[in-house]
Amino acid sequence: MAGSDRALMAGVPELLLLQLLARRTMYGYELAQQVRLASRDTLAFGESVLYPALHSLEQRRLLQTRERTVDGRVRIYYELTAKGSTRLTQLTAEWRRIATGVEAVLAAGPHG
Amino acid sequence: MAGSDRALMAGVPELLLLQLLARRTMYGYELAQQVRLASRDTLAFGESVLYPALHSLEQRRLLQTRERTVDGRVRIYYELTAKGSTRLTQLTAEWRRIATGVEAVLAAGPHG
DNA sequence: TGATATACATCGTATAACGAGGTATATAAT
DNA sequence: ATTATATACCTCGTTATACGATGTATATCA
Repeated sequence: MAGSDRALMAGVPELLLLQLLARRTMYGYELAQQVRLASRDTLAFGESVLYPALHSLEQRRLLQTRERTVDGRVRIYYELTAKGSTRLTQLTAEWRRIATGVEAVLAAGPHG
Repeated sequence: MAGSDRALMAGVPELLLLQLLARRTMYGYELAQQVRLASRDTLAFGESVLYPALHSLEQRRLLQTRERTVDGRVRIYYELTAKGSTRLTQLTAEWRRIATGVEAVLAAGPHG
């Protein structure tokens, strides 16, 4: 542990990417924008987080891709697989468990 | 990213340890119990998380220690420093920001 | 011509949770 | 006496992961 606030973001990209793709198929750049929008400008992650995360998700068969060229630009659309859907359910539950626990501890003390 | 649910726990030990020690001075073993209690058995972390986290926090001067022997057993009491208190405020705000953002995204989609 | 937006990508660094394993004392049960 | 459990500390190795910096290329607008 070394005190970068970054730590609390761990796992969040995976959760949000799966969640957004559960609504509809999107491509990388679009996902980056949707993270900002859906989180009301509270969260955002750069391309060095976004693309490795998407590649990892794809490699684990939680997402599958479909390439398309629009206006001379290549877009790689990501789609949630059945496995990805299962994972989303699991990860969401895990998030809720942790968030509940953390809130319980915070509420108990000062700074409540 | 490789799909262990563990990722979402990142940063949580630091936050909870600082939070618990803001209430009162405690030693390691006691802290482990208090994490379970204060989180209503929702969260727990083992000694391989607890002790390295405490050592890191101490090294960063967010905690300071005071050794005491009770009933033939050595206990190392951890106390929040001023710097630790500042850090707690900061980390708590960071947690709330992220939690708010994640909830906003989750609420927008299915699994709402 | 230059700036900005779109659209993809990787490398390196720093860091961090956790299982497994280790040492040692006090106390309660068999 | 012996065994088991609780208390109390610790570290090593594995695995993972967010992020800044950096790179490539096209479309559009000033």
